Amino acid sequence: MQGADFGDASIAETMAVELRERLVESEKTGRPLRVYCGYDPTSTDLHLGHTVTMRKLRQFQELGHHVLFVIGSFTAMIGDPSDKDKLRKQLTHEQVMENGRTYAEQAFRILDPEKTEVVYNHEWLEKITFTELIDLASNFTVQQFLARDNFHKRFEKSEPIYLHEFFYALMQGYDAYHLDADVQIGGSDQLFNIITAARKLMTFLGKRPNIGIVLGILPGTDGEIRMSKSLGNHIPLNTSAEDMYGKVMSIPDKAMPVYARLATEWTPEKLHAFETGLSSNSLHPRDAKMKLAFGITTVFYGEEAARNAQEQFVSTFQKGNIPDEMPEYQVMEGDNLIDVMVSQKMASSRGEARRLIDQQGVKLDGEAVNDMDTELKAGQVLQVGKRRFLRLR
RNA sequence: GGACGGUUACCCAAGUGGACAACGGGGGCUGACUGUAAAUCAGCUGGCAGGCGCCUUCGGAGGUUCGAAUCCUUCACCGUCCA
Repeated sequence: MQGADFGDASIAETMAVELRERLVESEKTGRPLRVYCGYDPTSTDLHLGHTVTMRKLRQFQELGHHVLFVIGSFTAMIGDPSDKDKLRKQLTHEQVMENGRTYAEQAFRILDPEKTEVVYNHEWLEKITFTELIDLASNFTVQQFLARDNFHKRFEKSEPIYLHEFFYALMQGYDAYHLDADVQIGGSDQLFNIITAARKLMTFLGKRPNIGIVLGILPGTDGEIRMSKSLGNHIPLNTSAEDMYGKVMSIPDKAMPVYARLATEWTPEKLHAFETGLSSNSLHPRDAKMKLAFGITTVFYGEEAARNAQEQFVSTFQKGNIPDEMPEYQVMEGDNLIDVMVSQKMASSRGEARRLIDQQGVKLDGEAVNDMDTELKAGQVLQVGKRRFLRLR
């Protein structure tokens, strides 16, 4: 179980034993396991962080098991307890459904559509009555919830913990019950929901508890905080191979091992070689990161595109050449530099455009621009900062 | 329901009538150095304009004042304690 992170050896052991048993049973009876992972469709884009669990799902698919891709159409509207952003606006059902649709679409770049059942949890969760809810809730004590690290810290700091946050875990547990899940996959922040809440609820409701596979959390491009679109440290799936390669190259060195473990499809041997290479300094960190970027890009775009992305990268950033492909802009009569920078989103305001020029951050054909009124000519390449390029036609 | 404290820019946070577009830190951006890494150094970080100017912004709405983030009224939200 590469990348698994239970944070507790005894849980890991229990889960490993149970999983083995159930796999054996599945083999004997010919009944594929039902493997569940849920995603809350709070935005339109999936990113690399989401793919950690998806690739685990795919491994199960490859072994012939049945994957349940759960769109948290109900839970997303309630809000994730780990998200402290109070200002997050409530999503409408329509938004959630639309986001969910694009999630599923992007997920099929990893999962086999034939072997994936996409389900929406509002279909059963919104029907639960207050009576049922109380019945479910009576299985848990407040202390159990407060023992959870996430709540414990907030309690200690006197930060608010809302009642509905407790229900989030119950909802997730109910999903597992409703779907007859054999296995549930999630990030380590889901440990409580998967292991404590879901197992207890399933037992209470007369089903066999699901087995949890808890994976590590992929940090964002800052190397510190979990990857998330709202933090702007994400590597989106809907992007080019070049961009993905480049973004991986921008992560801090220290994040390389986690990325290798969670985002590549390397064999354990290759992974081990990578890690020892890094720790023994026999592998140059830059070369290591290039391998990593290549490996990750390959997962989504294939080897050929990854190789091209790598060549582009070397040419542009290591040799300082101008990339082959970039957005283009048709120069019009009377266009001035600042207007074009703003209209082409290379600067967020005219003031910023001026600032960038002042700071020697704007180049035309590789030459820093000093005059705000520099004339633009077709055929030139406009560069802002290190990585924003625009070809003028 | 009561008492007290709080709400400042992307985040934390200073400011308690004029020199405040608002100290400081974080983050972000640009440049130098590099490996699109880290660390370090320098600059920038509301908008428009670009030689001292204008406009919008300190929870919302009103008010006092020549002048308010700062004072008053009121509303909303948050926190701590009491019931």
